[in-house]
Amino acid sequence: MADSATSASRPAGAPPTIRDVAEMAGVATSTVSRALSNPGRVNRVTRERIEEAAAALNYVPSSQARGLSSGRTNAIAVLVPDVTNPFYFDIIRGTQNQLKAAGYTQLLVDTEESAEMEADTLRKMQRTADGFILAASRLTDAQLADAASSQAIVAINRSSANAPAVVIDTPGAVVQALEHLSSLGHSKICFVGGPASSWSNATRWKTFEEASQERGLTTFRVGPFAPKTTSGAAAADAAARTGATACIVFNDLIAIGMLQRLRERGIRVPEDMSIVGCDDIFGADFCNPPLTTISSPIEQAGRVAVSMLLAQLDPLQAASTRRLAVMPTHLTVRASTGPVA
Amino acid sequence: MADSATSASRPAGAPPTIRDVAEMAGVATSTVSRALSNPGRVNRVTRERIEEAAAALNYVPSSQARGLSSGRTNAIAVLVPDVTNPFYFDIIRGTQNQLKAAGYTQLLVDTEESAEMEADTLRKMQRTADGFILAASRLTDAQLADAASSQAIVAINRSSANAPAVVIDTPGAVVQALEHLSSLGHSKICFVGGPASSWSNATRWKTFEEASQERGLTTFRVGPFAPKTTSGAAAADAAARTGATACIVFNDLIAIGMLQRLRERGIRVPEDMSIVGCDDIFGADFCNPPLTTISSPIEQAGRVAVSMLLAQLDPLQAASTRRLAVMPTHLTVRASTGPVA
DNA sequence: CAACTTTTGGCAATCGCTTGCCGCCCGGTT
DNA sequence: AACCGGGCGGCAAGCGATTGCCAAAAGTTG
Repeated sequence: MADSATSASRPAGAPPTIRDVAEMAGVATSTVSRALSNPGRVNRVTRERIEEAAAALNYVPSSQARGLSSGRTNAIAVLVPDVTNPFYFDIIRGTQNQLKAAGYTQLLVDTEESAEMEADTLRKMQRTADGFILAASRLTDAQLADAASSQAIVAINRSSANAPAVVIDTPGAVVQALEHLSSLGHSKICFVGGPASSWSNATRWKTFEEASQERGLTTFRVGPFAPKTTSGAAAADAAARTGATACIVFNDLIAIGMLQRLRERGIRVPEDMSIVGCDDIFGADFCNPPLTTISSPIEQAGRVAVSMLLAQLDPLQAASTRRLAVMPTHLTVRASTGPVA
Repeated sequence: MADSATSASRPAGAPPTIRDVAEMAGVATSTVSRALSNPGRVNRVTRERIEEAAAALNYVPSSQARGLSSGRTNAIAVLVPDVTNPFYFDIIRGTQNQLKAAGYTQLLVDTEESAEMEADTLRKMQRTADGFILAASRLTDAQLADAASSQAIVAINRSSANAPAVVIDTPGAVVQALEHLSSLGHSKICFVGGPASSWSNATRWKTFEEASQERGLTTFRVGPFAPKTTSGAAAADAAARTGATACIVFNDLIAIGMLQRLRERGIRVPEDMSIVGCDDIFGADFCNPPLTTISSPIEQAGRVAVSMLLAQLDPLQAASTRRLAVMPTHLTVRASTGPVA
């Protein structure tokens, strides 16, 4: 009863390796490897034997080792400027879902709104991740081009000829918002700006300005403000003194902050001032008053970004890959906008 | 001018390896390895030469390869039941910060409130991560013990003798909340329960019940409800028909949902019904009315969890490591609670 | 100055897996 | 009967680091 002693090698504590499986199944490690990751390459009965052995040993291949020899890591890094911001939460949720479905691991990195940190992460993780999703990248066009040339990248809300991107068509809805306000009788409208380095901010402003002009509206602009509710106070004060009767705000975070400040100051929303946010983040529907805002399929954007990235990684599809996906948006009217007094 | 041709080997596109650095610095790869990760072991001038070469080549060690030979991955997996939930957002933020500071990568996994998925992830990633942070683990005591015995683990809000944990002392503040309500004249109080499998839910209810009894209050209990705002409607309806004049709600998400529903039904908060939430998540301060809630240092809990985990990983400290950290909480009174009518 | 210690750097084995290449076995052709 | 090609497995060479062990060099000591 002692002649199956061959496998006495594995030190009890350590997880089983491919060799243990091979030994148990009576084949070479290469066969195990193939059976597990390239099933067609191996005879069915052999494969089944191997699968049984693997199951019996509770074998889990080491992603490290696999990565070392294959060159792939099966991990995607998602870089966001600020994990704190609900907008990115939704993106993270989207990428997380899709990545998991595809068997990838998500590496989450907070770049703290810093282009430098972003570039640095991109460099440091070049070997750690198979690809990168850059949410609201702060990189310059040149940096982006540079990065995209050496690794798989998809940007979200940062369009550039140099890298595949998915952009949320907030500008499209800015026009809608403007019309909404205009139809309520507003003619003096203020744009409350977000971070200066933000591409979205720039495009939103641009659209806002052009569309306003076409419609003969008077525009003001205040900012930039950091995308946090706490910036709302300053933003509200600045907007109020422009004399505008309505604001389109860079994002819901700032807008929600403004709502509070305006209430404190006795400026009624929407009677004295209408407010339109952007993004429709968590909270926009239950703040006081509920916020009229530009609803964005943020989570979906995250998912699409993952799909594009994965396609880019797949040699079969790499060529035919879309370079740009535009996500539709729409205006959601709630209680923070109303007719001009 | 042609005798430094030795290094012609590296195929332009590929990132430099330790060998390229060694070659350029004129030393063996082992020396490079040591210079970079164990500076004291190498002569200063040699080290500097190596550092220069590394910088010149823009060398980044492959974490894969490093992991393979050293056994460490420098990554920590953070498992949360639901990335969507703002509560976990704060945890993620906390862990993210602290991990980055310590030079670790964060692997974020959404276990979808499933114990099975959690156990599975733990198994699959045993080699991928050096340790795990389990936020609000759904695992049974046995599973948890099992997992903790074979890998480094810290649980958040899931205490058990079997694994190190950081728990947020919400129960402590539940008593405070009860006193607050009692002092406002409430005597019929309803506990709105969260997920049945949640340890926090169990402890909150237990404390609630005991403390109520001591104070001679009449208690009701409704639930379980999923921790989402959308559960609020059902929760509100259920709570309303108990006849209670105040609720302590499992978490802010449900509480915020209730707020909306109660308003729709014309039940005024706090005049007809007082509401106390738990967690003080993003949004609790700007919902309508602003929510009285039990404020928790969530982000800090995440940070502490990381510290404990890292200490556990460090052979020097492993022994002296704390097994339990309790984070203090306090009641934040806003506008959703008031005197009984 | 011999005998010892330290320092410092190199050699080579490993880590666990993938993959190119080779060879064996078999049934089918000519 | 000799030949062929496909299917299936094994061999062994890496992938890019780390690390135990060893030896040369440098520094100490009595």
